[in-house]
Amino acid sequence: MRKKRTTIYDIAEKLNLTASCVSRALNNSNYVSEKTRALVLKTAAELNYKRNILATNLRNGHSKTIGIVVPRINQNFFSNIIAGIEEATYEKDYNLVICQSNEEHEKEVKCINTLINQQVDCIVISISADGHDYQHLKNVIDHGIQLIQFDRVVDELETLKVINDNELASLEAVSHMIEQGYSRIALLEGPQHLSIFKQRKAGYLAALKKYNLPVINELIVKNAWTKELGAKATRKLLSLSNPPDAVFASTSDFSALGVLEVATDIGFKVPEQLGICGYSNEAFTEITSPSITTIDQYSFFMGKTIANLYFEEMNIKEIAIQPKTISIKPNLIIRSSTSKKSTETK
Amino acid sequence: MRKKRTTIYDIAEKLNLTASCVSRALNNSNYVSEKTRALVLKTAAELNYKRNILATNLRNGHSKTIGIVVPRINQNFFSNIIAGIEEATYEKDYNLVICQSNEEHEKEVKCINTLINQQVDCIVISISADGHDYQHLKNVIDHGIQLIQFDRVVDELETLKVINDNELASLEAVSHMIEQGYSRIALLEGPQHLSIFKQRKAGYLAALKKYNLPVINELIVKNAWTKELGAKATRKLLSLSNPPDAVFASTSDFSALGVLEVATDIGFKVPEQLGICGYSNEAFTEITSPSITTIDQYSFFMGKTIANLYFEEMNIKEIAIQPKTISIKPNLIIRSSTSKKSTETK
DNA sequence: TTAATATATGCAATCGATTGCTGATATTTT
DNA sequence: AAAATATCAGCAATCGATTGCATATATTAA
Repeated sequence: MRKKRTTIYDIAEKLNLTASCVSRALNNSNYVSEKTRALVLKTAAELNYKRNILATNLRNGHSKTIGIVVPRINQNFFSNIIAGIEEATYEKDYNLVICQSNEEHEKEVKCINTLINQQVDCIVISISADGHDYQHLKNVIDHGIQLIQFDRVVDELETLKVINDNELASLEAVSHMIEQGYSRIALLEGPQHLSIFKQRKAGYLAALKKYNLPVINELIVKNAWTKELGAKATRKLLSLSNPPDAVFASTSDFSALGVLEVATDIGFKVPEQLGICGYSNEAFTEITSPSITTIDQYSFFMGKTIANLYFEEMNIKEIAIQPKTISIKPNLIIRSSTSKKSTETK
Repeated sequence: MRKKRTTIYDIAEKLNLTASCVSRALNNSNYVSEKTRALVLKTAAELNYKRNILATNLRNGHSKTIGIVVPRINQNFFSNIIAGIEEATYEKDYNLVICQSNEEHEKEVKCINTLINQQVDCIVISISADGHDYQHLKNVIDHGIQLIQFDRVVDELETLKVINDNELASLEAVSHMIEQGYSRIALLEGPQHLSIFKQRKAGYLAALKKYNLPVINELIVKNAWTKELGAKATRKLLSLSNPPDAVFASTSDFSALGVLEVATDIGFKVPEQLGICGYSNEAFTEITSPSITTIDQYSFFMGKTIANLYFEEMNIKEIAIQPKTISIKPNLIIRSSTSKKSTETK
């Protein structure tokens, strides 16, 4: 079935040389005559030679490959991260092996093991939501593989990290809402064992404190991070005797969309009677009516940052790599769903 | 820096065995005693042994890896395809190496070469828009690597193909619009050297013919396949002395969105005065007001189909692989933007 | 007890590319 | 012309896992 591929031995034989010489010619070594090099290059092209990277990597002990583990490949944020990493690694002739954990801890462990088997040089991961034990990540480090965590990171593990400043972004978002005149702001919070959601909550609380607003427990809804859960939470919130006048959907834009749909359905005017702020700047937030205020995480840029961080650290061979965290400040995008003031003055 | 990884030789040494024996134990060969196997497995776990796939693959002559080349990783359709492939290949312990061509022919060629170097067993590709020469794809075949084209395929190349029945889907979409009472239907067409766009146009023409409607050339707009180009085309179309009463944005939902925004802006009521149908079922089409009628390509399912096609064909070792095309019928999703009749009866 | 079979292990080559070392020419210096 | 250096090619080991073949025990049959 499969045809035999040409190797350096084939080239060597044809030219009455040895494989070593061919290898040197192919690798721009100085220890070959220009004549031989030209001959080798010509013959290689003629025979349609393609270097077997498997052999090269086995010999060299690395794979020029970066493994990526994300909860879901087809989520905007993650596919942008991947695209960003790809752009940066492509230039350096690195390959990407991509796995998805489907938010399942067990699959995440399997992915990690596959990547270790593959001899990847670096593993980039955003952990799944249901994980609690991090032995598999320690294992990566034990195998001498560079580990870079991003977005959803395990704080306790001292690795390279690239994150968003979730607390600051949330503080800004909620401050903005308060300045727009909202005072009973509900929070849709995510699983608190993930630090990103903890930070977003902290930002929310900090904003309330900053403006001397009380924390109202019945306005804080746990684990509302899908459109459906966001909708469900909103139905409950809006039927309170003293309902909120705004919702900060810190979990995602999807939950914010759920809020918007239910609010519109029940007859709450957005932004006049209810302000809404999402998280992630999904494409659709610009299109809804009203458009949704949200927080852009610069995901593509974040991907490039991750890749570049790896290449930088790679060059520091002498000293053991120091844990290091790069924090990217997300950008609050103010749209109609929180623009109460501008509608008042109309 | 990098720690030495444990190999089968380390295990062998520790147990006073040879590597061959360890290898057999690890691979469930029958030619090892249960006692030794148990011992090997135990020791492997203790030493945190991870098999070096590079060596295995070099020896076995394949890599259990599938290479994917898509124009853009972070486009919904493609990231769903990838997710689908991933789900199917994960079960079979295959890895995915992913490249993006950025719609550039040159980068596509480079990606292909990288993948050939990597000794991938199969290359899955949806060609970039600006390609005209297909030598690099022939090269894949010459290297004995299975080639599977999907969605944007080169007809002339006899390979495995997984496509949508674009013509049928378009025929259905335009027929639906005609039945809703639209008669001057404009077409936003894509680059005609890509067969998918040719087919969509053919479906459009077939529908007009079926209902005895004339083909009006000024209503057919070339290369309008971004939101901006869709908007631009719409401005022109709606300023015609005899403007269209519907637009089939065969290029994408993004162009359909451009149409919707301009129409709303100018004051054309959708769907009463202007019907709109997009293509791809992007998430946002459900959210716009009015929601946009579109065509779902079952991208995730398509990804699974691609992977399964590979595994099926792989098992047929005796006979040379026959070119084969799997055509998936897309699904017309009727939403508000073309529901003229229902608004009339209101 | 001896012969015949089964079972388990070792040996050594292989996959393809790389590289330190040795050695043979070619070139330059004295 | 002899000695010193530079240039280029070959040899052989290496990376880690696999496997056909040979061989050494253990087990069973005669």
